[in-house]
Amino acid sequence: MAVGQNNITIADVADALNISKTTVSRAISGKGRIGNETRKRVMDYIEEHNYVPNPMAKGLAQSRTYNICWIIPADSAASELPFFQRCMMGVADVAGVHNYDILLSMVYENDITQLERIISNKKVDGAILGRTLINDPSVKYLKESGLPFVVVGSTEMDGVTQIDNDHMRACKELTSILVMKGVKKIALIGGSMNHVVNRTRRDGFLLGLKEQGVKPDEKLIYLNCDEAGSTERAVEDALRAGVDCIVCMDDGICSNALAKLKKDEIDIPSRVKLASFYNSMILENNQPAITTLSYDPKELGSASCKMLFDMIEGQEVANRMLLGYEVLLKNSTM
Amino acid sequence: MAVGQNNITIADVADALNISKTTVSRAISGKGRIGNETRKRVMDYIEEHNYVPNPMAKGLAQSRTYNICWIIPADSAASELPFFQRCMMGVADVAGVHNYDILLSMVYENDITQLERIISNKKVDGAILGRTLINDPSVKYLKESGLPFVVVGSTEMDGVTQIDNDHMRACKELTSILVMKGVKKIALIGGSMNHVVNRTRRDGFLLGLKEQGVKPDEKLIYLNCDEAGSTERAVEDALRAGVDCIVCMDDGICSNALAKLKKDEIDIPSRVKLASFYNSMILENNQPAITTLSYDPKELGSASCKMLFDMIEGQEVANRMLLGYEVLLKNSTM
DNA sequence: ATACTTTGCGCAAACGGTTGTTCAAAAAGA
DNA sequence: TCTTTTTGAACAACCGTTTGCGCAAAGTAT
Repeated sequence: MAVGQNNITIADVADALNISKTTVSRAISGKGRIGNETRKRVMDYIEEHNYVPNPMAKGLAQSRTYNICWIIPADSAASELPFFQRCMMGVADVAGVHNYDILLSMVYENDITQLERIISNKKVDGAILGRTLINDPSVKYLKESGLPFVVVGSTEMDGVTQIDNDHMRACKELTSILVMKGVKKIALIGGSMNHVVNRTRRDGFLLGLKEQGVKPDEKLIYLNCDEAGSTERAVEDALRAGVDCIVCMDDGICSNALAKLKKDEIDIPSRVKLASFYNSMILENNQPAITTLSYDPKELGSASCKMLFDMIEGQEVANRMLLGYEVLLKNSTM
Repeated sequence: MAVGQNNITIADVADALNISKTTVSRAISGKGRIGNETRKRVMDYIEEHNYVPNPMAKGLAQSRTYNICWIIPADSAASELPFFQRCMMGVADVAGVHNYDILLSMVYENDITQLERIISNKKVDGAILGRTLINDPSVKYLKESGLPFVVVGSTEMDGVTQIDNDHMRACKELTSILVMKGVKKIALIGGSMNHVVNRTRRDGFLLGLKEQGVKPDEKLIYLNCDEAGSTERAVEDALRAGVDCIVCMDDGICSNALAKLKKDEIDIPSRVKLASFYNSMILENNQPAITTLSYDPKELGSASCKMLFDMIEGQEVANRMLLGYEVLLKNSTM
């Protein structure tokens, strides 16, 4: 018989073994008192006839769904970077161990209706938010919902369990290193300030300068470069101002900067050095190799998921957790 | 009160309005006979008190989950390409319209336990398989399960609803164009022959040659180049054999080929022309711009999801559907 | 031998919806 | 006016689990 149409229920098992549904249920769950021999009979039977409990009935009885919600941005820019997919793999691994499945929710920056439906429908026992915005409507909604959840990234809202790589420190360190290497005039090109991570990276950059006693030049900090062409304009402007180093906040921006530099035949690193705060495959094969920070999104995903399960099971969890990073110094800043 | 803890049930609604649960249920579902005025009272009440039916109870009663399964490869190479994320966005859009949610399943090439759990647990009403392998265990399992499903890609197993871009034709056309442009000796570098799409692309390539009356040189067809370094070796070998054009099956391979060519300072297109059978952001900013085929994964996702819903609702669907493509001729083959 | 505790199991009521059947009242037809 | 049909709504069973409570049988202590 087709596996998916296998409609044997707990009552069938009970009847076949001449015992009650209660006993079968207890044999499976391990809760309540039950004799060893009986348990074995039950287990053998369900193994052989591969009975699997109906999750709806189970969920209804226990008010549990055995699903968690993985929330990611629906805007297409986000879907170009492998970050969320890598991160999701970590989430999936851990969820699988707990016999949980992942329900997907795609949210737009100003439209979280899909998330609302999932939550108000009680289709999940907890949620992981893959990216945070300033004043994030998803975070607000999740908080009000009372559901256990953790955010990957940071948020200004308190009482929210957070996990992230230590972007602040990473960016500070890389910036600091660049200055120590002798860079004199440094520009930063960054993405939307509506994304918390971008603010953190900017702050890390500023801290790095401060650490080295360099006064930041506001004019050389180009933010919100998410529209087509804005990165190219920033590069042009920075070069005109005479910078000898450009730092990009992520690989999307870095890729655009690189294209502009190549087009104008500006040599890296002799004319200008180039570094990025995040690495993905986009830049992997570039000549020269690009100095960059490196993170492990999969680890981030699995760690966040572990925290979530701790919360679901009612344990105390740290309200903020920071993971490491690596600084990869390559030819682009030699 | 917190939204997620809103525990008002159909019985509460019924009591408040002094009617039966049956009537409330019918007012909401629209099934069965019910007076206009009563329906309005019910709708107003549930709107105001935002009652939302418990999906588990609903599912249990109707044997429906209001979830579909989106199955993607768990291997990390796949997660680097934005294809699956883009495709998933299309799926999510359509699913949302139907008030369905997406349950994620990540399968390894030889381990589909996670999928098995989801299906045997009856957690979904249907499934979409994002990629097919030769002799795909997921396809086999899905077929046996009796669950409605569609595969994105092709499969040799019959009786399976399939949808894909017309890779065969696309690759044939691009190859044909290249030959018409005067290319004399052409190499193909491709990925794993365990992936159906790669076989299709190879076949399209061969058809293109045939169309132009060119006899293919087996030695210049490098397949299964998925290990590190294999693409580079293929490039080297092809150049030594004197090719004047290299075609890559996807952007991952093309990116590697490009790196190798740059490293060896081989000029494109004067010494060798370069083209790819799939475009992603990886190559977007390259100088020179790369000739490539272009598809719309999001459209593929939404179309596949529409087919699935037709199947779930018991309608007849075509058992094979092919979507279009675009040929983007750029400087790398001028 | 008696009283008390433990063990193993079943009964029946949830959990929150849907749906086939029944039934009175209202509407339509004769 | 009387019969037939239509309409609106309720009853109760059901979907497949879990779980609090009760109870007899077996085990232990006195």
